Amino acid sequence: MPERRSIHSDDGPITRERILECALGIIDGDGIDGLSMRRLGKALGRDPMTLYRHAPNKAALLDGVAERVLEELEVDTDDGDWATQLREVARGFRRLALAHPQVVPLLVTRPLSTPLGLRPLGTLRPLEDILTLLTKAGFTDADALHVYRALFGFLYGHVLNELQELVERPDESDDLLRLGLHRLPIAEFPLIRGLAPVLASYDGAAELERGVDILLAGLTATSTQPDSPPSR
Amino acid sequence: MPERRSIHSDDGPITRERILECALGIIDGDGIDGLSMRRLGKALGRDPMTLYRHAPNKAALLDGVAERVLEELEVDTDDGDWATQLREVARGFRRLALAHPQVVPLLVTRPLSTPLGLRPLGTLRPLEDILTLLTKAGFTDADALHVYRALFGFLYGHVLNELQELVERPDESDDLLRLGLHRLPIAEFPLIRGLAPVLASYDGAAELERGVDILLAGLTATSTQPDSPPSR
DNA sequence: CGTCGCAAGTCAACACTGTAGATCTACGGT
DNA sequence: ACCGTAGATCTACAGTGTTGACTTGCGACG
Repeated sequence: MPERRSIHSDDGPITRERILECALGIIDGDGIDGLSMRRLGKALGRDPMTLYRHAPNKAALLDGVAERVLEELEVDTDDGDWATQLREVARGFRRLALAHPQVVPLLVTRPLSTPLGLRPLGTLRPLEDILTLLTKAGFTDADALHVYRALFGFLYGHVLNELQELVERPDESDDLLRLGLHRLPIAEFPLIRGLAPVLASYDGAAELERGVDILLAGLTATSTQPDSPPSR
Repeated sequence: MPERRSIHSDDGPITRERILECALGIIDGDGIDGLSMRRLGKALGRDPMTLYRHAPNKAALLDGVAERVLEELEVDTDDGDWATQLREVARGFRRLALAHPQVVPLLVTRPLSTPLGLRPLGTLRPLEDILTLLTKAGFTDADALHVYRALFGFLYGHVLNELQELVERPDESDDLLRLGLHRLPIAEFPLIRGLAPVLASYDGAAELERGVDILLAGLTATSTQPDSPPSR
């Protein structure tokens, strides 16, 4: 009748989920560089080497974190209105990126070194879901793929753009100083400096909606596809 | 009368340019992880510590490499036809990404941790150039910024998409095997597996043109802007 | 001439990284 | 009571970025 099985604060064997959860926490807090195996082990109250029971190496762990985050993106494949459904996906993706900004580099970067078939399955779920959504709505397989590419191409770009809009000194009242733009030579970058107030008042949500508008408008205008009720 | 001033193969003091050139070479060859200060030093025939005379740390070096690559993107700010000029920029950016695929993560990722005003100046040149191009064509400052954002958002996304299309076994004839798609459970990912041939015949250039078409069409359709001769 | 400063390069050391390999521990089955 | 096994832990290695002290060569100035 052991009062306490060991010094470890928590119960039972470590699960892969707990590991990823914890890793996500560290990354959210201190960025990707803040995550080391030793630190992750310490945070879990276990020896760092334990981690290698649940993942072949650190890269796989990072893939796991990206997968975990992407799994929060839900697609309702039964909604017949594909346009608004895509809109919803766009909003969901943005929400997710803002919730875990430090993970975004992982999200957009990891697939660059992994062929499609070898990616974590959770990573491919959104693709498959959107394909079923669109084919159900009458798209060709190939057209559905093109739409997916257009949408996620735009989403990647938008999210990267929006996350770049960070400020140097959030408490400063003058826009020039707040963005650090005063360092730019006036002669070479007059326009950027002049845009300080506009840059300072960036509205990511509105920008996303505008982008989706353009995208959907462009899609319904260029290719042959099933018409849908004007969304929004 | 020293026959040879030192063992070093090349002449004179190391310049920042030579360092970046060499670093770019290593990254192009072996990826970002392949670049270490020690290796870079060895490749230059100097002690690794020499590098710190020309850059405060490794991150700055990486920024420098990204800047160097982005400087190859030229914008003709005197061309009155803004639409075709944007098209040209898009093509240039794609060309550049394909020439240095390993640098792309740097390109899209580094700005996430650096406020606009503190970025390497070369990085801001394309922005300023495009702003002058568009304002010359009659756009508002603010509208020009929006167009820039839309364009580069799309470009980032497209390039990331295209670079993801790498194959596992290039010599394999069967598309399923070549992409590694045979590993996907048929029950869960029927559509993706069915798309193997389409995925295998991805045409990045065409996809880019289509995207730019959509973008320009959307832009001329939604916002108030100076009309331009239908491009292409 | 001597000496000072400066810039470039070198060297050794520190704290830390990912991970291979061997070892230890606890538990269930025979 | 024994073994096998799965999990956890320990040790060690090669390699990382970076600090701070040290050497070397050169031009300027008194």
